[in-house]
Amino acid sequence: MTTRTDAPTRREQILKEAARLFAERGFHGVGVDEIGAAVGISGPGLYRHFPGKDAMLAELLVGISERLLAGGQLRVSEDAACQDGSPHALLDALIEGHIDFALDDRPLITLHDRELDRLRDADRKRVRQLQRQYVEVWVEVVRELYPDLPEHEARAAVHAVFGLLNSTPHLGRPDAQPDRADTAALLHRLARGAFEAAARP
Amino acid sequence: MTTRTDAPTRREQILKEAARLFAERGFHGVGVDEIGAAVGISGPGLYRHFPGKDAMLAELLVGISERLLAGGQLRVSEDAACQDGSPHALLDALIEGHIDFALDDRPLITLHDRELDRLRDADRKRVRQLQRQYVEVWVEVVRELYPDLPEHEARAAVHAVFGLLNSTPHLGRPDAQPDRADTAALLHRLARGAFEAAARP
DNA sequence: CGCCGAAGTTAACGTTCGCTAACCCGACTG
DNA sequence: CAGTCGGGTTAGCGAACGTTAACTTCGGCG
Repeated sequence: MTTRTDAPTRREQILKEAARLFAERGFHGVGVDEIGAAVGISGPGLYRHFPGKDAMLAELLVGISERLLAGGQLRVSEDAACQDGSPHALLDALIEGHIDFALDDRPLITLHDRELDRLRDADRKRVRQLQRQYVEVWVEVVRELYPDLPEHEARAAVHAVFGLLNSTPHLGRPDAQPDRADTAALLHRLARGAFEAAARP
Repeated sequence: MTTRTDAPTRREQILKEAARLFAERGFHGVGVDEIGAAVGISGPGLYRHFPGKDAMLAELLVGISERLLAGGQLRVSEDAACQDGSPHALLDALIEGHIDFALDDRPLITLHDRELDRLRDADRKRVRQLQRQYVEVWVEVVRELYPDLPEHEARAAVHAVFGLLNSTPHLGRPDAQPDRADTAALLHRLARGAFEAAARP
């Protein structure tokens, strides 16, 4: 785990605020003036950092998808390298990683499946391909763990569990939440239980 | 079950097409001219049926929420009236009903948690209250079935299972789907498995 | 010191959007 | 047969939006 200590660049500030605003009110529901105001500059000043509003959304969505996929692939390779690597532990690691992401980057999770269609064709294809690969990582692990589960059911179950894990934005404001660890543990149990039930006849 | 045989009114046509378009491209991403074109009339003709674009979204969201809640309450009362009513069977009935809704009205499911913030204050409060009541119906049944599950965990689990069941829009185009009954059965198993796992330590 | 480029500003343009106004037409109905 | 009214049309208004242009400010550097 690498931790940043230096201050965020202006670009990063803008991306963070844009993500929050897009998640709250939708891509078309937010004006560039609002995004600018959120970082203390005004409207057109954003164009010193991004070629346009679309580019902000594109960078956000591509970034999310890349990070999710990279995280998943990393855990798979770690499991393969470990001598006692088991599909059971690996699925737990995937679930844990996805939960971390869902709890830490709620606005991005929201955008991820909500504003995809607002992208230019090239970017949308890119994001969709990354998402597909990420799903495939999960499907392979699930099928190794539950060999009797047909592939299309495994894929549907993975999508459904993503919906389950990504439900965190609906869980009330993050400050009023009981405890992050408790929430994570509950979500983990729910996801595991769902997969187990999928494999049962 | 009451089935309609008469032709849909123009109002209903408009609502159906508006739901589809809002779900595809977002509330702000669809113009009134497009909605009109989708039902064969042009733009401002819509104002003979609705006072404004907002009103269409409001009627859609309030309608969904009311139907979901009414369906849930109906199943609870049916279970109470039945002599062999059990919380086990009741939870299954709730799950089944929600799955029917998710599979039959995909665009509405999408709108339901995506465009809520685009409503006028009064309508948004109304929808939120209905949603809260619907969640509460589920929470009560879940807690009766799993008395050891703390209330806040039951509520979080219900939200998460909603996310799971509402994942159907991500399951590829409906025509390419294997079989509706199979999908429903799988989703049902996943939801049951999640609740069971929530109750396990 | 003089210059330059990064990072802002305000003004303004062209487009799009929701909505209203004014008009039209055809089906009932007294 | 005239009147009315539901349901549609087109034209156009005012506001908001994304973007560009022109100008300013300022820190770093030869």
